[in-house]
Amino acid sequence: MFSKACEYALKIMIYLCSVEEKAKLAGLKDIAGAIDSPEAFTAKILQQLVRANLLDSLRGPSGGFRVVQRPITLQEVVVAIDGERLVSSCVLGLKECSGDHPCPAHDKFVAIRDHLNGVLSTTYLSDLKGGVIDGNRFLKI
Amino acid sequence: MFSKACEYALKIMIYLCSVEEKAKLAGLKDIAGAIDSPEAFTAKILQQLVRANLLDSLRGPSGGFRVVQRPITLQEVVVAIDGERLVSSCVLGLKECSGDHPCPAHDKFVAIRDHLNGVLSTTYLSDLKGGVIDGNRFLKI
DNA sequence: ACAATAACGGATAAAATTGTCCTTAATTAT
DNA sequence: ATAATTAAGGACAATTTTATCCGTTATTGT
Repeated sequence: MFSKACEYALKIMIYLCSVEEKAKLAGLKDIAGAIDSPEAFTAKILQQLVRANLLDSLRGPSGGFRVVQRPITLQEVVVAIDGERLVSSCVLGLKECSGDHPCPAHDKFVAIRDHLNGVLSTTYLSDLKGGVIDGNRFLKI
Repeated sequence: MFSKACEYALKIMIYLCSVEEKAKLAGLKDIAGAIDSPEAFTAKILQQLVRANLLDSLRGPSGGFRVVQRPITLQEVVVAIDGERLVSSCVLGLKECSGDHPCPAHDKFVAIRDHLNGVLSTTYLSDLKGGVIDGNRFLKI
């Protein structure tokens, strides 16, 4: 469904949301530790999220990353990393597929895509952080 | 959502279902032409589908491929090429995620996965071939 | 039997994704 | 000021996925 990079990105964002109340900033090592991801690769994804204006970063001692101060949907994260494909392309990869000019599978999957887009666009990171803070939801293993 | 190979596989299966009534067997070139896919790569996917017992093949002149004589669901095709991942793994890639031990995104995505599995497991190739035969559904471009 | 045809299967190549390493730039605390 | 810290960014490496090539095997029609 999502690329590995996107899975990491979602975990990063959920994690940063869940800790932003406790500490000001989280560093790369904290983050990679919290979500059990390879540090160097995680750094690249963090860069993408900063460029996409989903995270703020600060360098130097006591630097790190922080979620920008506005509500962020899962869709924004997914699109920032994986692009529009999952959210809008034909499941058979046909460029010209549409309601007017549908591929054989179109009708069957349009409902699934709408369902997926609905969840992605109406679920905010703040909706998911709760369980992590309480400790009954997890981000690794 | 699906890998490229899986997209091709679905198109192959739908195509073969839509022509099986007209001709006995379709050859690699016919198939690759019908779905606009690279021939050599398509051959590899056809092999996988034969090994998965979704297709029968015959060599020699007038040889080719044919869908086995039983109803086949989209799920069988997807699992044959992409494995169980899409159908059963956690969207965040967490091995231990389950209803009892859910990741933060679990609840939001379990419904989508069920929806997807429902469509995949209850949609048969025969449900999709109609439009292609009539010519108002397409498999390339 | 023989030549032509078409799938099979192994090896290889190209591209994309995932992952690592190392230097630089910015910031902080001493 | 200086040293320590941390993100930024470029280059590179490994792996996976996608794609190609070519010789082999089975089958058919002549």
